[in-house]
Amino acid sequence: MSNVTEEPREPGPEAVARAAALTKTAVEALPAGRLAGQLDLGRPLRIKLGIDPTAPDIHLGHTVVLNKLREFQEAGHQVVLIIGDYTARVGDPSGRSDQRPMLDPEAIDANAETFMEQAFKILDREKTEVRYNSEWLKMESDQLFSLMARPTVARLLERDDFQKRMAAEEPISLLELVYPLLQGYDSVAIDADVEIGGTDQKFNLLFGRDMQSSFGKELQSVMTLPILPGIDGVKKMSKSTGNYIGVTDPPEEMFGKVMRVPDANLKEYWQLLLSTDPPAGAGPNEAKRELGRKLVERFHGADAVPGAEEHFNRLFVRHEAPEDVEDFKFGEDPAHLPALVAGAFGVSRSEARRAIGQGGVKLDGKTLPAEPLDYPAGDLDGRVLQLGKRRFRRLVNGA
RNA sequence: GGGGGAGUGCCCGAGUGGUUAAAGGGGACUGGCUGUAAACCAGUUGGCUCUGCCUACACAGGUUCGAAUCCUGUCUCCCCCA
Repeated sequence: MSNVTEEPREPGPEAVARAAALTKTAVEALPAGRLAGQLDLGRPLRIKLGIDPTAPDIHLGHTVVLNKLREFQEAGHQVVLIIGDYTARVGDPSGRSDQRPMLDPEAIDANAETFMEQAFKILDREKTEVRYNSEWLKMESDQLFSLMARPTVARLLERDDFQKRMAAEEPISLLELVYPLLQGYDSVAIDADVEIGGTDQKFNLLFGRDMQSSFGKELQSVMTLPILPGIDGVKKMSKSTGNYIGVTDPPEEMFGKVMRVPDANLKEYWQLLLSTDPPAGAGPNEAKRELGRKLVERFHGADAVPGAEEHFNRLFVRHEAPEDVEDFKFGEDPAHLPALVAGAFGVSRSEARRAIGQGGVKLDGKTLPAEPLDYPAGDLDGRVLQLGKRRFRRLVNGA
């Protein structure tokens, strides 16, 4: 079909080269060749990224796309960051095998706030247009109907995740079905030239083109980027699965989490987060350390690096207690160990008993035997109680 | 509107009157090995005043010597037909 939005002429070699550079780390850029044509127009493009603030923190997974935006920004294009305060209420079905809980507006607003702050650790604040999609999605129903009039249900159901859910006889809410319309309308509202997202967003991104088309707008091109796996190396990094590294994680934690990433995912991490390969010749341990250093430096500054690494060495290489151990005041004399452990670490007494029985409780680094359970308070005062490998409390006799 | 199916421990999932705190798997935790990687081995995984007691199989009530298992009602969910 002849399309008015297609570029009138072949893009010049210079534009083609720039497009190639920008799509280097992308999985797909569609339609093929379109970006080069857009770049050839000689004007700043409007680059859209939508983020639904369903959790309060940005993690490294988000930074993959944010880094790409930054690249566009540095190339002189206009980045439009859409905070999906409205779509967050609907819930994006992408890659989900179950329904998302609906979030209440207050939580969303709070999340949106921190989200933006954190996004500017990567994006240039001055050059970013931030929009909340409630601005245009809080619409009258006739307007909503006009949105819903175009697409067909069959078209919406094409997507993979829905197919799977239907096959498994799992529910799909109407809201989820409509989600792509809303995201697509974002593109209409801000006149997006390019929309970026993870590969799991492909359907939504492409659907944005359908929406633009039905509103007689120029069609955006879309770019999908690889999904960063979580530190379990298996599932997509996300807050809800707990396999994430948050950009606001303290340096020690950030470094420690990086060290826990499976070797198999190391190369991927380097490529997606630093856009390079791990240093040649470096073993996995060193490559991981270097990754940790670079990330801590990026989000906390170079000053934070030595401390973070030393903390790691101390705890996990030398198996020593951390420098600053939180105090736990206890009052009983003699102190009953299960009660002490339960109180100090917030576990149940049964759990504490089990841990003691399994040799998981240490005092000043020495494993405590299962036998005596009561200790004179004086013998414990000031000493460090340890549960497992990484939980520590300094005992303080508060009686 | 009609018909069918389902709700079990963190998750999935077995269990259809007693030996079931509830198989199995996943996850998680502890110990071993180690590079806090992976793989592997062993153990643990409701609570407590712990050789015993209490609470648990959607919720409420009932039958029974005894129920997650049977009955009644309530709630929630899924599928099909219309």
